Amino acid sequence: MRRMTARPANAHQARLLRLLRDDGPNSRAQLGDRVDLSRSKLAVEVERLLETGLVVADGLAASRGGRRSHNIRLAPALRFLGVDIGATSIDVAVTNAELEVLGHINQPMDVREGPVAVFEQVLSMAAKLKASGLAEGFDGAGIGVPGPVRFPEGVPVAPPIMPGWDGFPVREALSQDLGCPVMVDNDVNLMAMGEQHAGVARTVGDFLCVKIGTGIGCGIVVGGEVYRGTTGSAGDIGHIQAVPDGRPCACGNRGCLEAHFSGAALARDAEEAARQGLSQELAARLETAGSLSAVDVAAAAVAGDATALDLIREGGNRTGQVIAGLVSFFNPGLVVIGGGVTGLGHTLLAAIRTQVYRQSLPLATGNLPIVLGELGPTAGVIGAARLISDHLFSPA
Amino acid sequence: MRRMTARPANAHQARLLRLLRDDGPNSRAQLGDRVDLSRSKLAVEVERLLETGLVVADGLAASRGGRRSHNIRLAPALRFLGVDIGATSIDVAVTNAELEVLGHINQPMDVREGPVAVFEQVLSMAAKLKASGLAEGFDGAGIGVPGPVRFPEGVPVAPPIMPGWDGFPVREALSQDLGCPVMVDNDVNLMAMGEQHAGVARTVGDFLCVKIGTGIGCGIVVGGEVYRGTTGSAGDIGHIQAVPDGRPCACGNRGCLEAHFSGAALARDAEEAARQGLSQELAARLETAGSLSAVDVAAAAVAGDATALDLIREGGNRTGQVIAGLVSFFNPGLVVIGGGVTGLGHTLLAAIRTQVYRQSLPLATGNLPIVLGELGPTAGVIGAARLISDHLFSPA
DNA sequence: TCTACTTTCTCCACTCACAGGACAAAGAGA
DNA sequence: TCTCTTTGTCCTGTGAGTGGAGAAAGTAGA
Repeated sequence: MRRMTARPANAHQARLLRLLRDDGPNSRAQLGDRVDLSRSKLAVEVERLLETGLVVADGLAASRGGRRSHNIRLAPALRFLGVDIGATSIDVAVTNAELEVLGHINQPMDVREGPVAVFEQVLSMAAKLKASGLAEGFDGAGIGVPGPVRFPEGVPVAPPIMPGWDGFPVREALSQDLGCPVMVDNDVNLMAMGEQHAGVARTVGDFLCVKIGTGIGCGIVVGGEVYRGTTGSAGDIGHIQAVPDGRPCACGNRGCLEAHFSGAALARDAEEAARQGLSQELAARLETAGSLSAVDVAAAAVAGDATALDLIREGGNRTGQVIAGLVSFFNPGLVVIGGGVTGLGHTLLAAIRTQVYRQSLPLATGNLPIVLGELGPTAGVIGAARLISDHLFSPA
Repeated sequence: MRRMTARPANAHQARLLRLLRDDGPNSRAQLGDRVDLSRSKLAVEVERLLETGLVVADGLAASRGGRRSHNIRLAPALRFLGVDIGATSIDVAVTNAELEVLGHINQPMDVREGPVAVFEQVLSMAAKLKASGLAEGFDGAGIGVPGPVRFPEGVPVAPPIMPGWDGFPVREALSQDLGCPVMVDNDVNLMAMGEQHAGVARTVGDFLCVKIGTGIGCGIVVGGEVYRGTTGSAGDIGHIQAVPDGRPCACGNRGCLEAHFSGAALARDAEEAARQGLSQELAARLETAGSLSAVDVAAAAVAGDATALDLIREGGNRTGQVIAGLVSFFNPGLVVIGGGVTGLGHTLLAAIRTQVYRQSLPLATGNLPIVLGELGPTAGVIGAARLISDHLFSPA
């Protein structure tokens, strides 16, 4: 099957495509109410979109007291690929043009294996999704990588946890292999876009999205748009100093937030506590599994283990202190907490909230919700699909 | 004389007005090169602007090898009033339409006297500038106040250092008294706009402007636009925790940056050092003046006083640590340091730079200039004039 | 079943913004 | 005086877009 070749010819068409993506199928009349165009002009643009095949008119909607309207929807055969490359695993999903996830698979993988090995696996995962009949091909793909990206070119730059990726032309290479347009961004930014599109941040213009996984990062959304900074490293909060003269960090400094709290730090602390005999619960899990992860700590906490709860609380306090500073500075309308350690749940959230509400000024926190992400691991892949669809649904 | 009544009728006219403001007088041909309009269309819009009196054609420019061009410039009688209300003094300036400062006066005043007393003084200062023949009236005024502002309404909200100002309708009241349009903003944002318009930040899209005066604040510019946050308190970095369990702050917390370094904190520390006999230099000044200010510390530092230098260095270190965090988070293209303590000069700047370059990641700091503001006390008033001109030079 | 009223969609004529070229005005240089 | 350049003006063609008339297709009540 031939994939999407056309692009919207003007801003009106782009606007209509995004409207159909975000609000689903609609009649011409309803579209007209939203885009501030005369019905005649709108009809012309819809007609052109129908000609290109980007949208289809399928059937009539129920009458609302008059002539029944034609349902206009995005071409049902359109498929986007959303790829979220984490430090230790890969998520790949197919979506339709409305960014609904049709299929989603996750496989363990260490980014440090390098781009070649990683993309080999990504391609095989994409092939698996195709083979299952969810897609005959992809019209575009969004890729998230766990490090800073030179966004326009889609190339990782100086990624600390991704040796071997520096300067690798991700966008170009994948675009060739997949045979479709590709956009690349930081995984944290994609999580923010995902929560904005389909999660807790749907109605908020300015918000922060803190992702605590193997590392810690923060997606920044200003006026509905992801802010990436001058060199693409905005939101890199893992190396903000959280503890003066604290633990040594891989970056060469001491006391970085990431050194004191993150998936990796938590696992290490838990193992140490287990070895020191501070927690039978954790010790038992260490015995069984040979090593511990954030998931084990979460399970121990649910079981009521005091040491696990303490570790989570302390980490939450550290994180909360840093977030409190960011809240004072940025004055967001919402703070979303997500990433692998979301499993730590309410204990973590409570610690963060306590610190932020105590340390930031009332004017900034008065009406500030601090919540867990709603989408879990699908936030990243939905954000990835949204990234490429934003690109494709913009004037050529 | 009748003041400016007309406003640009469309986006083209607004664009042209801003171009004439920022780049000075220009011929039609040169304007045409910059605005991507055909010469015919441009001629029409210029003609309309001439009719409204917003711009004038005065004389012919020198030939560049062909027919001489008409000089198009903003109406020379246009006058903007820039007002910068600080914690302890007021700056008022008149500018022409190109935002060149024609007259500038400064008078001491304590904001805590309340809005009525303050604006009485502002009006008398404005009258003095008028009386000196610099203006026959004002076409617009920009006002900066040292606290958060609900921007669209021009009303201060919950200002910590301005009791009595909460909810006072600054914009409305001054607009009546001055008989011209008024816009109100945080003084820090205006400083950022000033440095952006005529200072060190002319070519930078994303930057931070840290103002260290009686308090500490930070102007945030994203894509050339001031970012104000959800409730208008963005950039309020004075109450970020700089020292765990540090000094008590007026806000009720401990260890706030502002409690450890700001004009007020520095003066207090210097007085204490003088009383403890740690510095003869400072003691002598305290003896003479009865109290110390940041200016005294600066003078002592210039004289080589070790205690004064230590105070500045330590304050710079604290500030630098906080800025380092903001740099990691925001990844700006430039950091401007300004405000009253700019007099502390290179010692302060060196301490801040050391901390930032040491603590932030190379990708964010690699190409990051950290510099002192170029405009000193005029940054605020120029920013204020720019605020109102941006408002007036936008489609009605 | 007929009539009155809605809603949706299409068609057409008119307006307006704008581009682009022809041309006039005004100067420089040979 | 002639040619070339630059600036500014005028005029016409084109395409975008509006707004209204009216056809198409429905509901609800008599």
